Amino acid sequence: MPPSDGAEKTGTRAEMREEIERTILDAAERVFAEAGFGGATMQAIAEVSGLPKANLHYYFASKEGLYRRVVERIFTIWLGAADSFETSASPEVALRQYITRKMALSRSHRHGSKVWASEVMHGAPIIQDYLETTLRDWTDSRIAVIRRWISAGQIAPIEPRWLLYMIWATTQHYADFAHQIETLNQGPLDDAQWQQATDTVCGIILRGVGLGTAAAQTQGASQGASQGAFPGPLPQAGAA
Amino acid sequence: MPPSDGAEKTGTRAEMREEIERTILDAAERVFAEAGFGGATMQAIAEVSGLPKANLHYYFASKEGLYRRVVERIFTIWLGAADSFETSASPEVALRQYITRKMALSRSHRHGSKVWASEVMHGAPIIQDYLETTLRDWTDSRIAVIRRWISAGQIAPIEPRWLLYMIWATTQHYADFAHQIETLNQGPLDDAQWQQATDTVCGIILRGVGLGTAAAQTQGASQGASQGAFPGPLPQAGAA
DNA sequence: AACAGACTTGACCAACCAGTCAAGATTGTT
DNA sequence: AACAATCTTGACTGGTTGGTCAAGTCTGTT
Repeated sequence: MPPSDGAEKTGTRAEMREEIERTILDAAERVFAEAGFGGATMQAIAEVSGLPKANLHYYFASKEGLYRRVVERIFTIWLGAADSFETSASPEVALRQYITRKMALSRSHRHGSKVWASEVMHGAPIIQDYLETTLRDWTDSRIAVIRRWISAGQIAPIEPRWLLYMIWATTQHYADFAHQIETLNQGPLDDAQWQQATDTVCGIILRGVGLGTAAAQTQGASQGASQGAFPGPLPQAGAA
Repeated sequence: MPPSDGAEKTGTRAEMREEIERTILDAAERVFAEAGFGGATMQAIAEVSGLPKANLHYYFASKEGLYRRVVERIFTIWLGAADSFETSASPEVALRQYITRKMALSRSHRHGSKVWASEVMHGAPIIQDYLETTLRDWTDSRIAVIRRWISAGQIAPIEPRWLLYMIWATTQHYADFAHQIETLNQGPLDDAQWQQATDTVCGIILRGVGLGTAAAQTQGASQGASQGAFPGPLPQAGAA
């Protein structure tokens, strides 16, 4: 593991401090992702960041404190992508955009996704409050949006909660299980494969919620009919 | 954590040994799932299993050896479920049965799923060979089956690989992220919710691959036309 | 130049952990 | 009953880890 470079030595005191903290957080994110919280050592993080161990403790009081900051940073990035689930857009555009952006995040922030997954798998000891407040609020609001789509007959009457879990699971799988995917693929996915995977996921999900036939490749699809436009039968979940 | 009971003191020498080993493996699976390999301690496993720590080392030489046995046991169970992807059945039956069984496994073997996920996330240091041999073979054979379905026009022309990943991701999410799901749900999923989630996942996937309209609720669906029966357009992945 | 506060770091320590061991208890066999 | 093999377990150990600390260095200010 080579040091993650080091573009220090410029800027004000506060800027330099922020930059060093970011360097440490990047290294920590990677080590926590690869070894888990218990398996990660401050020494390993020190080596990846290119700083002596004692220096880490100058910026972050404890291993747990550093870990907490890593997880909080990831959650913030996730929330940013979550906003692409535009409440105003059509179902096609909203779902396609959200899935696409989450797939991109899985590609660019593999380590972060793993840390989040690991944290949740171990019972979310650090970020339980985030789950109960921010994440629950976000989830509830998107479920309400999806229910409105269903009421308007824009998509099939599926239970929104399981749809959201499906999107989370599928997109994050490409980060969390990247090693398995790359083993089966005999190498990292290339640009075309990422594009194809994203398209396939979008296609299955959109068709899966009843937006199959024509489908909006980009923006500006079926905007107009706001009642009873959904064709199919599919009596399933109980939605108002 | 209470000891996992203890129904010992019966059977032959070999049977008792096997039973104690199973008790230890169960405890280890749980502790590894909850704390990760690095965070788990032999002492914790000893307490959960109700045995003194030195006794664990009598049955399993090392922590890593015990961990390896835990992971191998999980993989075996997984392969069993994987066989429900009957190559002879129709797409509807095969997919529905496979998804249903994987969802059931996520409910009954939460800890095992987490250990597997954790192992893969950390680069599969222990079971890399399983990924390269058994898992790759299984995956290739199922991809071939799906391609045949596509060629026969039974399902939409999606890239089979991404479909398989989607099924794995979605079903295992209910085990690996059970804590997050239960937090958002304010309690464990009940029977009806598991049933609804399974139905929703089956519905989205089946419709997503073009088996939407009528759909086979149980067995014996559209068996007959073996060429060009698929209706929709959807030019997407390149399949022979 | 002199001073103060911010930063750096090698050396150190108490706590903890996987694994060992030897003495004893239990069980099957003759 | 006597013996051997298997199993049990408290006490111990060498190595590792998170965290500390004091002696320094650097940087901005007057």
